Amino acid sequence: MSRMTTVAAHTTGSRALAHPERAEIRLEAVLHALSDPMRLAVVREMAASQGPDSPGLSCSHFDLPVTKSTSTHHFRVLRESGVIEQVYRGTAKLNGLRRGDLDALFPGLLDSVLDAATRQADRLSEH
Amino acid sequence: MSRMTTVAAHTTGSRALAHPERAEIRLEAVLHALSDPMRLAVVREMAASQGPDSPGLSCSHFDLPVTKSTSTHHFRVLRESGVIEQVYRGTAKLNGLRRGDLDALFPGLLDSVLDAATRQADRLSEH
DNA sequence: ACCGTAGTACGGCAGCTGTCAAACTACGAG
DNA sequence: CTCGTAGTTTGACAGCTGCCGTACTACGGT
Repeated sequence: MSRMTTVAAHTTGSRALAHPERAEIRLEAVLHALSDPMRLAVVREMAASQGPDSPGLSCSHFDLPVTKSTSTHHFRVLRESGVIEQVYRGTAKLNGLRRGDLDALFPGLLDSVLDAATRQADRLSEH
Repeated sequence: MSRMTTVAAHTTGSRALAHPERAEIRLEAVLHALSDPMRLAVVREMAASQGPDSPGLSCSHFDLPVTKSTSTHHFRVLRESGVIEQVYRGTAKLNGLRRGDLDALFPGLLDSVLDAATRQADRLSEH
């Protein structure tokens, strides 16, 4: 019941990750995904490195203070909630915010959250 | 270690609930509070019954499909995260969104979330 | 074909979450 | 004062969360 990893998926060096369709994205799941400090930080960094209008995927590299398995876990939560998309490029992974989908479903939400996160970071750092 | 309920707090019919100061409100906690369907529904109803510019507290009554203890729990999460404020008026409780504080800390966030929730509700209902 | 590197899967664990039922406290009305 | 109603507290319980370590898979280079 667990010997199916090698079976399919060899589309010329691009394993496919399961992403929710735009219509399947749920606000509660998005908010939940963003409510973890680590994940919020990842999303902030992604937004910063991608600029305001996304070219889609960027190849940013994240150095999180957790083990690889924990990273995988957080990225999975972000992906399954519809906040980010991920594709493989060889041995690395390309990450990208799903700005288009999020802005279409929930206009202004992502920007508000990112702005709020920046404000809070500023507020807390000028202690 | 648990016989202190009757001790203090009898300020003329207004037990005081612990609320975070504005400066103590954390974005992550707010997002987490809003990421539960039940709590998001409560906040939506509160926002609707209070109108866009809040007169402070409104006396709305909520009929949640859970027991009283579960309600208490959800209202506590909302209060402790800084999303709502509560005061007693006799036997009932006055609830109110902390619009002022939230808008000051995270401009646009609450409105984006409320708007997103409305859009999602509309989208899901026209199935 | 063989390594090394990058990521995933699995199992485990402490802690938190949403829920309930039952016992309790607080206020208002009679 | 006594009762009923509104809300809180406590304890319980299943399920999820964040975290880790180990074992595994996949790709690229040599």
